[in-house]
Amino acid sequence: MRSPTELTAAFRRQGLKLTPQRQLLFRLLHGNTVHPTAEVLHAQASEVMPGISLRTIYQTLNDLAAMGELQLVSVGSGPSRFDPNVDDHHHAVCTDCGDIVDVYVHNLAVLRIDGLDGFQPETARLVFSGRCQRCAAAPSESIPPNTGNKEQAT
Amino acid sequence: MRSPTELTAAFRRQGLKLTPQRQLLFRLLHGNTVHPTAEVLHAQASEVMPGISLRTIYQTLNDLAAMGELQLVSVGSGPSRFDPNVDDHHHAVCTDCGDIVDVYVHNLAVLRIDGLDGFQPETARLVFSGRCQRCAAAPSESIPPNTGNKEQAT
DNA sequence: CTCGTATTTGCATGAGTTGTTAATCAGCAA
DNA sequence: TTGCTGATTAACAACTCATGCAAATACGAG
Repeated sequence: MRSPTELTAAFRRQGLKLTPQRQLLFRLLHGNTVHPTAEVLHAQASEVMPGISLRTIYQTLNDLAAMGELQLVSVGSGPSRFDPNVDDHHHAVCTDCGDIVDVYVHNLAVLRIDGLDGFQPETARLVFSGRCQRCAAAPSESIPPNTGNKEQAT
Repeated sequence: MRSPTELTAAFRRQGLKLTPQRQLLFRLLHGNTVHPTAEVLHAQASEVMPGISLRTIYQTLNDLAAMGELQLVSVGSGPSRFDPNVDDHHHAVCTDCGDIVDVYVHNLAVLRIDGLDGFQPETARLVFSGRCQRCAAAPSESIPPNTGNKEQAT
């Protein structure tokens, strides 16, 4: 995702209006690596701008996704998560705490695949499951699940 | 997934009861390669056993999944789909008709991955998107989306 | 500043799935 | 075969996540 400033210009160029709600979301998302849910972003936005509607969060997230500034990440069940990193990358999901990290795969094309049988793949999404560094170190189950909230155990 | 007969024995061994509803689902699922949704299975089951509850379908599917006889396949949005193929395999989803086919990847371990940074992956799910053979041949958009229903265009 | 239009809000609705409970039924023993 | 007991079913409510809608509001061009 581009910077709040660049997005401001991009929105204007598209004839979209620049509301404080949108600008706040630009800031909350820029450089965000925790793959937050709409709910989490709403909670964070509400701290700064009480009364902001969850509906507006969804709307803006969808707008950004439609503009290619955001990637929707769905890992099994649970709410969609949003990734401002739109590089060609994949994800690893911690089965303990739910954290998602971006991973980069350099040689996907080398895979030997059977069963495509005429199917012409255009994109590939790879999701790893396992334990993140923090949870692998911890005894077990000691860290509650997480949906992209920024306040981590301190 | 094992055969209806084997599942019958397995269920009894676990102290689970053998109802006609379950046996019907065993039969509907065995060898099923279309990755049906619960709704689709309910529709098919209803033809044979009118009045069967969608709740029962979900319950039995979850039981089978918990026993490792069934794999839940979630490809982005939409309802969960169920795969009686529990081999180590992956999926390709047609962006036109929604069909899902099983694919086998032989050398996943050869991938060069960056960013794991302490994350210890245990499983990997790979989902290809593209057009299936039928849709790639067809003009375009001429085949309506499909969620695992068995009656295909003839 | 004023106006037109996009946007925000709040609520209702929708899809998909699970919780609850009374009635029913399979499995088992006598 | 009969009766017991606990699992299962069916029906309905509830729940989560997300979108549709209409009225009120606010952006931003002029």
